[in-house]
Amino acid sequence: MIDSIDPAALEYLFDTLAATYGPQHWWPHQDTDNPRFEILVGSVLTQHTAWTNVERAVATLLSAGPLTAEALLAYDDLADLIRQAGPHRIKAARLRALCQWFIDCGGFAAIDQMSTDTLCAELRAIRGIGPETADAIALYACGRPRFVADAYAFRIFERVGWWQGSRRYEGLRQKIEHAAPNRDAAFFDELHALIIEHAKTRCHKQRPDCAHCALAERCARVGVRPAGFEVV
DNA sequence: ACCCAGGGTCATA
DNA sequence: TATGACCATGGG
Repeated sequence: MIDSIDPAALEYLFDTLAATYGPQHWWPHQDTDNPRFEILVGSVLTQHTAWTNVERAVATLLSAGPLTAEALLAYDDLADLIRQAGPHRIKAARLRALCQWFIDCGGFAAIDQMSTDTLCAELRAIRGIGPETADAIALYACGRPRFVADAYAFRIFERVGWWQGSRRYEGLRQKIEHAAPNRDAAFFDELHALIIEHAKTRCHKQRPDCAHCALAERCARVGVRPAGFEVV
């Protein structure tokens, strides 16, 4: 039982999941002309939405025209173009705010000059961009070493018994990053992708497949598993 | 007929 | 600080 997340624990987690699932090739994108900007768009569209629906919405956007901040701002029916991505009216407003910020601050040329903390603070100041979306953009569109503390991460770290208490975003993010002092963006990239893959394939919300879990060896859940979760 | 999905905002207490 | 309602489409 590991009661705190130290570098050794995090390395175990990463190595075990990497050996189990292999390279994840994130962040997936469709647009070969503007892949970095597609990540900004995808980061907003994927909020509380299945990725397959995000792919449909991005495909619709690509069929309508180039995927640029200027083009998205020019649509008067932007919400209709992203209908397949869940709450489309809200997301259309969020995308517009993001596009306006992107243009005003000077695009990637200017963004790439910002410190990571400044970049994330600016992103969070945008209506509809919270801490997780900001970190996803910082990591996957800008190559910054940030841990994306999403709902899957909380679920897994809570289940194995390495995290307890409040689900405050900054709490888990800083805990993980303190346990990875010398890691680069490539590490956090793969770590986040592996966590999602593990949550989807084994550590389900309602009925986790503990019998085939690569982390069972160091999981606090094993041995105190409630009825219905017995190892076969 | 539910529950969930690569969240965030706002109103309550 | 911490819940709950809301957004809204598509898959299991």
